[in-house]
Amino acid sequence: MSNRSQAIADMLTRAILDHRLVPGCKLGERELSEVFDVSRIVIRQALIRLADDGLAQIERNRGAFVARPSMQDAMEIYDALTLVEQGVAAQLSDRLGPAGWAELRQHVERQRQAVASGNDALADVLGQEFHTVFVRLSRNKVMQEIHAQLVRRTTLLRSLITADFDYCNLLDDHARVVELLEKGRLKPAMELIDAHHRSVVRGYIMDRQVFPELTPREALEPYLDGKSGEPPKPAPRKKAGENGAARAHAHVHAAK
Amino acid sequence: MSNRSQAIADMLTRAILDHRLVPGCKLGERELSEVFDVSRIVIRQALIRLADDGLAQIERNRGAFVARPSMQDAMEIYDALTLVEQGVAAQLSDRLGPAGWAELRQHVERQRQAVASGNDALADVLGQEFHTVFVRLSRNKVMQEIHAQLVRRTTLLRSLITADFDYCNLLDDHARVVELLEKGRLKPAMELIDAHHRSVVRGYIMDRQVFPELTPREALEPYLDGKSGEPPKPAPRKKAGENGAARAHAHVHAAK
DNA sequence: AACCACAGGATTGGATATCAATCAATGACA
DNA sequence: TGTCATTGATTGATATCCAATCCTGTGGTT
Repeated sequence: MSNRSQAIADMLTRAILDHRLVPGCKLGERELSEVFDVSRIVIRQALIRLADDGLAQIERNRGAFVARPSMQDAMEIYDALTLVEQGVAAQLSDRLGPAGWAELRQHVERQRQAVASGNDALADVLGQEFHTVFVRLSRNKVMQEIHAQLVRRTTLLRSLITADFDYCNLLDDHARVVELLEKGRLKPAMELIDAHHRSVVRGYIMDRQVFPELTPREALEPYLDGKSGEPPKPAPRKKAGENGAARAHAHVHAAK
Repeated sequence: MSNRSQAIADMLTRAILDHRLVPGCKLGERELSEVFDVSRIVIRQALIRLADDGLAQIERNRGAFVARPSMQDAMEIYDALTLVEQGVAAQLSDRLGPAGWAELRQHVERQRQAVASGNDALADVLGQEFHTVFVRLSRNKVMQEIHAQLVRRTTLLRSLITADFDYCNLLDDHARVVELLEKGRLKPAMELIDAHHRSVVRGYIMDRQVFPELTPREALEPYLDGKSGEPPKPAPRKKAGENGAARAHAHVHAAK
């Protein structure tokens, strides 16, 4: 029985990042209070947290909605992400010890094995984690939190775009960034990070509703039951073929 | 009659940034609800916003307190600030147009005039603003918000340290950064930004309670009355002589 | 005297009921 | 058909109440 509003904010965040709650979706206080079986006040506090995180937008006397970032927002978010990761790269190239480089190489290797063995889901998760591990090695919790927030917002963006690849799946880029940085070749590494993100934004075509709209009741059902841990559901795509999460790098290399 | 909790969060933020509410100060719900004449729930929501912003810390069943960042936190915040401003500098050196450079030069000039005419208070404000203007020229609202939050946290830090200079008052550094960047000399500019911030952190000596502790009731009194605008009160310093806000740059140049 | 245990007070976290203000949709009317 | 007013729904906010938890102070024990 701890912070209910934080727990609910976390669940809503997960649902948004899983593309189960799509941008523009109304987050009614009464409905959510029934879904989570708490009072409206707790919901309000959770929604304030989401809004502070950029994942929801609260309009006075109209209510809260899942944020619907504009194309401009998308570019700004990726610009900021690039700036942060480039800065972290510069710091790491100075300060990172052998153990850190080993962890990065090991992470890339684990993802390579996952790809080789056809475990696309695991590869996807590892690909996302790479960026987090990268920033974590800076040993700066403030930067970690800023970066994590930017990553959440990029994940939200992917609810709005058709390109069915994830920026975090570019295994080759990851490997090369680590290689370049370890050799002290900072500038090419930073340029690669920039290209890495730019290639994603270039692929953006914002057409509304890539994912099907679920009511909050339907969308949140998998999260609340027991407590946590078992059914992390991905969302089914609406159009444009495959699963979307898996098989990513191929497209990107073509896009370059 | 708009968002009361946001308005209250803003007032609390101002009070903290003015060093009227010092780190560790208890922010009791009942007391604040009486001060602002609102219900406890509105106060809770405001405190959640402050906590999300890193200015307050909420401990379960104990209440909210003005955040008391550690030395480690201080270094991380300045590291992050350096990273952000260096990144923005790199972007500006590529993309900023003549009008932008003119605005920066003009801002430095205005501050120079303020210093020359002995208007230390204005010079201080302009010195703080420089960094904000700098980041605003990146035309990236996401970066602006991240930067603003980091600046707020550095301002909070200054409640805890004895060095009575403000990092934002280094007029010479500002002028030189603009000059170097405009000439395309990115690397020296970035190193200067780094030195700029490092010189501040080096001067940090964290001894508790640089500013006198006021009760929230006393601290907030100047903010709530009419509406806004007239009495932005600085806080009186506890020890170490002068006002603290004024006459800054002299010390810093000595410190280098 | 020092130390531990327990009880009481105070504060937070949360629920519920209620009211006012505002937005949106509906329907009446020209 | 177009415009305006009414109505319904939702949010913003309040007051009151209750449970859980923490802090403190008291008192007993060693």
